[in-house]
Amino acid sequence: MKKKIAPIVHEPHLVKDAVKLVKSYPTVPLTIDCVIFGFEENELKVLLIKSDLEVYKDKYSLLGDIVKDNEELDDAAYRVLKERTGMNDVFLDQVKAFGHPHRHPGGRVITVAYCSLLNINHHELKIHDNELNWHSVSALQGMAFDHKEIVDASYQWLQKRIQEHPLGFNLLPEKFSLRELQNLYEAILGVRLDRRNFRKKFASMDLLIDIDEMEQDVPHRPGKLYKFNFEKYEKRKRTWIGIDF
Amino acid sequence: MKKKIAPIVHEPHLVKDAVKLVKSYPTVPLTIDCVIFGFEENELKVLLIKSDLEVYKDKYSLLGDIVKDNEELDDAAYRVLKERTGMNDVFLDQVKAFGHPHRHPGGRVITVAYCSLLNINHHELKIHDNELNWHSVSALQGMAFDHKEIVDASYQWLQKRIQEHPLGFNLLPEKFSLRELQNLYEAILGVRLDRRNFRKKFASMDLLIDIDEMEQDVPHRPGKLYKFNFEKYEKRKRTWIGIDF
DNA sequence: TCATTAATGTGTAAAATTTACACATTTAAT
DNA sequence: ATTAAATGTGTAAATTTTACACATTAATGA
Repeated sequence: MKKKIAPIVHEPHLVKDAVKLVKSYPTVPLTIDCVIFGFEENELKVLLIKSDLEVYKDKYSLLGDIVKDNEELDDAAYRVLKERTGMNDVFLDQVKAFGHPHRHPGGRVITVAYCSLLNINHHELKIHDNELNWHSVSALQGMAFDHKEIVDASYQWLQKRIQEHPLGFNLLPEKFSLRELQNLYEAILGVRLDRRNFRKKFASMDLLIDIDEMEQDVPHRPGKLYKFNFEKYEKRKRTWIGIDF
Repeated sequence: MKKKIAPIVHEPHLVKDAVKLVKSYPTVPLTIDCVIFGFEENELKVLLIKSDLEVYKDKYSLLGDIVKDNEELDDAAYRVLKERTGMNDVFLDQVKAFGHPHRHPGGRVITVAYCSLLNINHHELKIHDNELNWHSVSALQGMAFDHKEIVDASYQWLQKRIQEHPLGFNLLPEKFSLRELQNLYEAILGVRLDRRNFRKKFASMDLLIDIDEMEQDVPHRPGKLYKFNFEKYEKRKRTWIGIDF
């Protein structure tokens, strides 16, 4: 009968008390910041507020807040969005975490940036303090913290994303003309697009619902109005490849 | 002479002491987790370690650590990478922040996931405790925390990214054959690619340096070896459009 | 009401890109 | 010397993308 020889192993040191372990970790304040984009007068806009920090007096700031205990990051962003715009069912997606140790003058604060897209006309700004207002993305200046950097990153994120998924519809009213849609893409991508090719592209996607209505009160021949088929897109999302302009 | 009438304004309440403000914020433990990908035996692998938490006994965990005071998020990820693999100059990019309140059994811990790409043969695993080892991405199971979710998100991120930028080279040895390169892309994207078209695509990118050497010790006709022209790519990066397979 | 203005709506040909596909060649192994 | 297993290479067809012009429509204002 053969004797078993115990193999030499490093017996791993197992941590029994996970709670104690986590309590030993250093902690940092955590916030979210919403880069809320809107589209108005053929320009991409972002919703900003005057900073309430004296060191950033008269500088503009993103809408953000601390993440509460036991609150999901996404939920925190959604909460801020709703508090500020009163809107539900808004497009929201995480962009990036920003954690430079000195990004906040009050000490280290980590923030997770979210990109949100909404139709400017659909919402009513809930709080009119601190000059909550829309600003052209193309001419931002005087921003507090690293918020310019965050907006830039979010804008780039959007430019890329909008070429892969038809996110643009979130920025438009329910009913829109193809011209409005094209203006939107041109504004966001910063390019001019050929009208016929643009229409062809969207026609081939087959995600527009012809509602058989025309534009009203335009000083020229009115265009047809469409709705975006969100339902159909949701179904196809899993196999979606891209748009590309 | 007209009297100026003072407009009614909400005099904003300015916070003078930013430090005090931040001190009033709730704080959470913050970690980074590295999803370190490698390529071996025509498979995409990820570097994992056995969890040292008893509740996750025999489960696998990503390589992570707390973010130190005054440490950049990127630096923390890079530090872990270096500690574990001994490697410098490794591709590293942030993927996403994960913050589910119950993702860690010891209490709330936020983690920022990083994706790293390296050449398995170039590094030596520094710490051989806890079964630090490479695992096939296609057959992961038994993972601690939400690390499966993090790996999945990082893998999807990689699949997308590798079609836009030639990141794959980070996973290969300095000298490689076109067959190896194709195997890499096929493994990551999970598709079969046409050899001639694949070569044409890379030839047209003009980023491969023909070093005029042949494969050694292969049991068949040896292929030519190439280097990736990182320098040229870096220069072109700003205007880079995409690859697409 | 008529002319003007400023847009909408529409198709096709050329160019560019992507795809599909087969055979001679080279080396190692037997 | 033969076999096995891979490399290396070009072209034609299909698809996609691009460039481009004119008739139509409604509002406006003379």
